[in-house]
Amino acid sequence: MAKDTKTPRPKAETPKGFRDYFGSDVTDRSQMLAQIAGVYHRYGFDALETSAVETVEALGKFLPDVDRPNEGVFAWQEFDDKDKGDWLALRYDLTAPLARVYAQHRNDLPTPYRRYAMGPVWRNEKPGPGRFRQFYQCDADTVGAASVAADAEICAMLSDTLEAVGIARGDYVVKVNNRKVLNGVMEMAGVLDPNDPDRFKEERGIVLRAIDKVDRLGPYGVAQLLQAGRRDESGDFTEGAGLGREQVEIVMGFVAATTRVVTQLVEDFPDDAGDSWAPDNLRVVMAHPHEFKDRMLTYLRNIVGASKVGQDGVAELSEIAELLNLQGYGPERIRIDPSVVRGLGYYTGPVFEAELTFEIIDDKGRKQQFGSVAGGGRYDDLVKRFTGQEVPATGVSIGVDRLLAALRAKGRVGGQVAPGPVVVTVMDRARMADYQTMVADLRNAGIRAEVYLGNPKQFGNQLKYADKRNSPVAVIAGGDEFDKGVVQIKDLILGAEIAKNASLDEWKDRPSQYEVLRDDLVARVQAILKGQG
RNA sequence: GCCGCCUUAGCUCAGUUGGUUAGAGCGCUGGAUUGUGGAUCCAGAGGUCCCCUGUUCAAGCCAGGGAGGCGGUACCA
Repeated sequence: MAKDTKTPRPKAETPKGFRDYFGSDVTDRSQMLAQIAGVYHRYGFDALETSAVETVEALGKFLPDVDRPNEGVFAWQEFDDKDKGDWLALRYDLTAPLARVYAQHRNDLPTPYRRYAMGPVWRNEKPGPGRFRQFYQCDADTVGAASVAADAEICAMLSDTLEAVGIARGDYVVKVNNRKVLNGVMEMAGVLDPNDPDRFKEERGIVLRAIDKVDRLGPYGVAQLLQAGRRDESGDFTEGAGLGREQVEIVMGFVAATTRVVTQLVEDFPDDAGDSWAPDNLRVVMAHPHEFKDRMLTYLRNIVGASKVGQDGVAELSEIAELLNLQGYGPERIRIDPSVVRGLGYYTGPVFEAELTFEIIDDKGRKQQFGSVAGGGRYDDLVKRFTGQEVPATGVSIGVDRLLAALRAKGRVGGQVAPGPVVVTVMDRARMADYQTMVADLRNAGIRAEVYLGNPKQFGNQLKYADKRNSPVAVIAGGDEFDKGVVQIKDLILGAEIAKNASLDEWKDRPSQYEVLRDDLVARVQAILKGQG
């Protein structure tokens, strides 16, 4: 009965996990990227832009299962031709492409090679709150430098970068740790056998992930994960590592490192401690940076005990801390934090993470922490895949979208709506050329301006349009004005201001509108713009 | 992946015990008006009531299944 002649319309929507960026989303971001690139460049890093698409082998992924959504990456086969085509994929980070580029051009590139890169990366994962399938990263890496001086430099640069984009000192901290220290702890806890590295791999993963969660779950939650497992409020159960009592004690001693060292300091220097005994009471740390560092290193040395790799790690950590301290980067900017873990099968030495420490109130009135906005570390095995030779490398990656969101929340970026163009309205279609000349004059004077290009019959709509564009000024000229060689200039910002307190009639009197000579148009508009700040 | 809530116009949402042609506000387009933006009036366009199956004379509403969204949680190079 009902006629099915209707064809379903396409749905106008962004694909899941993707976003559209409007106006200031784009300009704010490119401004921030320019600030970051400025610091990277000043530190001697060269710009590098690589292709968005890589071969799957170069990215280090196995052939994706065709039936399943490609194991986290957007991948496809180039030709359908009897499985002959290469598998390609969108890059999922900027480090794997760097390894490829360095391996490919190593004869021409200087060693060490220092480069920075920025751009979108893609991950084919289920999107969640604040997690998208396309997002921006901004990386700097040093390839071919084994010295921990390279790691220390990255940490210092990360600190400088955050301040350069507008994160105040004290509103962030760069936390430094070392994977070798973690491995030392694993050895002591009996979940890492130096003679059989693959043994206990499963348990190690659980333990490392548990340590990483101490900020959120607290020591008790971590202890649960080390033993049988943990059931969260939503009813989900997470399998634990099944460690015995002694093992748990060793790991928990490590997890509690910061708390214990700080507590010690508070006991020894009560006058410099804050009111609170909380583990994040950092006043005493700031007052005694060297004590903090030395005691932390001693504490870690004791925990890793006889483990060779563990002692190596502590030594590296000590060296980095020393280098940074001598350059004046104290614990208010960069400090040792043993709970930093980062990616599991990736980093081989120093690891670091930049965390924002200020709280914001979200739209539901809850306190929220921004958490980690950048991370990095040493990955000495990445280039080896291509060349067979060990090439040490270290670097950092900034999560651009998150950092930008943080700056917005802080009011350091955005805030006010971007100003729109001056709108020249159209009274008389036949005089379009005159209107366009006015616009050209304004543009030549460096003023953003445009002629209204919609239906000019409804004059009110033209001003509504100017309003929606957040235009500072509208220019109005009809037959009367042209006869007299004048134009009307309407200060829209002032008009809106007046409208707040004035009655409709007062406002309709147009106190914000002036008649000026056509020849003075540019000068008068300039004056208004200047007055509006 | 697991747990909970949700899904009706571009947006925010009404929709009676299951009963004709599914509504409102905002927005959009046009007009009483070819000279004035917040806040005049009138009209118009815009719908797979998330999808499928079932119950019923009759389903936006009831039942079963599925999908999508949101919030937690897990994983994350």
